[in-house]
Amino acid sequence: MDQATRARYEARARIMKAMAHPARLLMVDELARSGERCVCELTELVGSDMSTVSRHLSLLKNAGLVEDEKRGQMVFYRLRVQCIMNFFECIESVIACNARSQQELLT
Amino acid sequence: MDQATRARYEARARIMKAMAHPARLLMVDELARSGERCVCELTELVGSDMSTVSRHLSLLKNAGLVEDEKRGQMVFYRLRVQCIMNFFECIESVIACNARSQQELLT
DNA sequence: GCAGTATTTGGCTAAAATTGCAAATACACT
DNA sequence: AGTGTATTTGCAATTTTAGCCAAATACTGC
Repeated sequence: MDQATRARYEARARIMKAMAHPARLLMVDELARSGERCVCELTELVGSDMSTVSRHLSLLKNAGLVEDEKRGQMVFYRLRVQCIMNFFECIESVIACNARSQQELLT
Repeated sequence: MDQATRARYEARARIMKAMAHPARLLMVDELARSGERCVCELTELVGSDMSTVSRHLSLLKNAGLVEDEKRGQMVFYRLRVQCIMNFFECIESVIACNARSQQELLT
């Protein structure tokens, strides 16, 4: 496999990885619904230390999934790409499929 | 936030995480195209040790993304959920968006 | 400038993920 | 049973990620 192809999959994986965490997924979901949220609101939502949430956010930003804007002393984050929400539907179908298989194992 | 909601995001994250690796993404893509592949074919494609590839595959299987079938001495893997391919389009748009932003920084 | 609030960053520790090698397992063929 | 091929698993080393606390930074209003 050539170098360019390999690089493409690494880039894709970086973006997937940025979302592959419950707290980050939760925040992405919240931003998709609400449009934008400041760090303090997201901190309350997630329930971890603000420094932890801030790190999660900078990771998302680094991946290009969100953008931030400082207004006053607060920093607001919002989604940069809308299509992300399409993921959830598919993920849910995987979960549902897994649940069905679990059921079958019990019978 | 209630316990059930938290659990849901953890389940989602587990599935995202299963895909968040270049080699696994590559294999998922290959399986989406080809229908099914044995471990040896995927090993050649990925270019890592077969034991490593086998571990990646069992991880994908554990997440419910692929299923396997043993025929003779070979084990064939195939995608369990088709919608996964929709992801790539969105991921690519993120990458393209990032590239555009990079460009703007240079001007 | 000082006190107070919002956010990020440095430093550290603990946990999880990744990988290859060697050994074990499973099957096919003789 | 014995050899050869395909795959998985045990193990150990390394790297990455996650989390918190404390300190630094940035801004507001007095």
